[in-house]
Amino acid sequence: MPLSDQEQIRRNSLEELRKLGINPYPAAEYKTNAFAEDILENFDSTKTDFAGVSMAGRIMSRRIMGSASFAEIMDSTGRIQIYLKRDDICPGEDKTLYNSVFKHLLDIGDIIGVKGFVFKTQTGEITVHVKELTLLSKSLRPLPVVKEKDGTVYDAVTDPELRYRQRYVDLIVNPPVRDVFRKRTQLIQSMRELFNSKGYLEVETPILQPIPGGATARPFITHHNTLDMPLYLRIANELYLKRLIVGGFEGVYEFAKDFRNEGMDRTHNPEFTVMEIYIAYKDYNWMMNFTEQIISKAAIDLHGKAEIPYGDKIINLNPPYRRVTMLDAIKEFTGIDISAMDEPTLRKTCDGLNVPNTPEMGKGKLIDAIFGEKCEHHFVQPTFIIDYPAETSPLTKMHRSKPGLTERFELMINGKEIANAYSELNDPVDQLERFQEQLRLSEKGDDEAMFIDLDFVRALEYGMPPTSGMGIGIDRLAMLLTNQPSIQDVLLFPQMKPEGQKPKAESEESEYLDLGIPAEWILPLKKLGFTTIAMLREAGKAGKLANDLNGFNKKNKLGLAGLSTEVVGSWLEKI
RNA sequence: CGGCCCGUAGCUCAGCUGGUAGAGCACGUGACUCUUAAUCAUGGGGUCGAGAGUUCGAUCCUCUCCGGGCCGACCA
Repeated sequence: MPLSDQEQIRRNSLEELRKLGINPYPAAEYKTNAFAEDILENFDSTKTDFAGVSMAGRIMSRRIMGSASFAEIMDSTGRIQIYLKRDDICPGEDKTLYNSVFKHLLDIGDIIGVKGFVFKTQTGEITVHVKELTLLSKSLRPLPVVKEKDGTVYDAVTDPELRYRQRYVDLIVNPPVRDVFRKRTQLIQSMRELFNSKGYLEVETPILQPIPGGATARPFITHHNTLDMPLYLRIANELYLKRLIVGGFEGVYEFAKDFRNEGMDRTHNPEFTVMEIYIAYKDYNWMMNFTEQIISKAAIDLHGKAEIPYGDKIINLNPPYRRVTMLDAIKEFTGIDISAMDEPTLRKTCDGLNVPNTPEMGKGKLIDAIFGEKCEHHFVQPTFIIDYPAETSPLTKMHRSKPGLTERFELMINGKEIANAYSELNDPVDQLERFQEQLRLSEKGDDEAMFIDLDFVRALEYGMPPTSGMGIGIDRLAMLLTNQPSIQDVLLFPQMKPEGQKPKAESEESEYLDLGIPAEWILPLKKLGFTTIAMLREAGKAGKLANDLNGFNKKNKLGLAGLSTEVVGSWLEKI
């Protein structure tokens, strides 16, 4: 890849700096004692607090006015203006540091350290008056320059492709993005704090699993060479965490990356983060209350209140949340009571409601389909949907009083599933039968049905206390709490297709000369895209090529003698 | 997987019924000691995503491909 003019200029500056004996990438620690945010919030011109600050950051703008200049540097807390005066940073005879280094060899994007004192300019802006300037890292690539005045941002970098592929640039030039990711981390800390305060244990379980259990999803498959066996990237960690409850822990939780080999869209990334927690001697009713506590605490920790904006909506995360059974929800939005229907009747009902269905779908899946199609999106304010059909809940305890249903809830917020929980099935015989039923479903063609994990059944046979477990989609909750429309906006590095490969090596000059092409025409040819002889072979008509070359000559005022079609044709013949 | 839209200078974007490209910022040079989207003067910078076709001639029209976005399908 040829360098752009701006990149070339920066590389030249780099060399100039080295010639002046300035290391553009010094090794030494640069001690700082102040951050931009702290200065801007706490500077008081009647006090002497910031008389000797040392700070470091990236140059984000420059306004040079002869022998004095203003610039802005950005550190991890934000931007602050700095003021440089030639005779202040160059007290002696030698004015090179200002005249050459600052004015010409430094650029927007370079990282510098400054020492000086804080003052307020005539226009009232808190500014660092620089006495000492140190280059800490030279930037060789021009940064997009985003300007702002009176709250209006100019030339903001909004191209999603650039923002997601080069997140570092996004983070530099779009300050709110850094805040989103700080909030994401705060969210996780808020939850961890709560769990730890209750004595629950944070654990780690395998990501490479011989059996991808605990959920219904297509896994990624990999291969271990030494064991010579397939391993799956986990789709869930549920079965491992429950083994730990069998092992005697009161409560265990994990912030886990899961991987699912499925479609990608605004709410799905192939790898995503789930918090799963399992607590002994609890049931799903207890877990609903606990979930309300988790969510409302997180909202308050991030926003100071539990009423939060999302898009054009206000979502109230103050408990208690509405609780609706799945069958009631369907009744509410379709007017149909499906509670007594058998499979054929349900299928007809689906057809009548225009809910797509296939013969492989059993009763539970049909109910799920109706709910997904007709109900789910209506639940904008937080709502627990409770009591799911057994067929789609193979790890859930049967309902204590409602036959055919399980003690399961999903928390819906803004029409999306945020959490999923149940009273865990701990009857090992029932569990094995449910796994076997899943196997039958998979033979029937349901490629999401679960594998049988016999070791998990063995663990249950030793006895697991009654337990409630819950999973929260951290990415989706982060979207909600940071008011972001896409999962890509809450993942630092969302999955993307690789960028296209850049061009192959160029042909040597001698290869052009061998064809009888005059040396002065080689550059124009390359500029027109014929960087290799092979490309020239495919150039086609000599007339067009001659025309293009003459046009290039004229446009760039090269002053070369014009080429005839015949001459160009003679080159092409020799290839 | 299907529909719609997008890809032009480092960045943000114009570009008419087809005649090989413009602006602002950024960048180079010069001026300027409190500026702030600094200002003024001046200059350089483009395989118009890639390839093929139609045409005397394509950034523009047609097709294929690549990458991205939105919507739908699939999918928790």
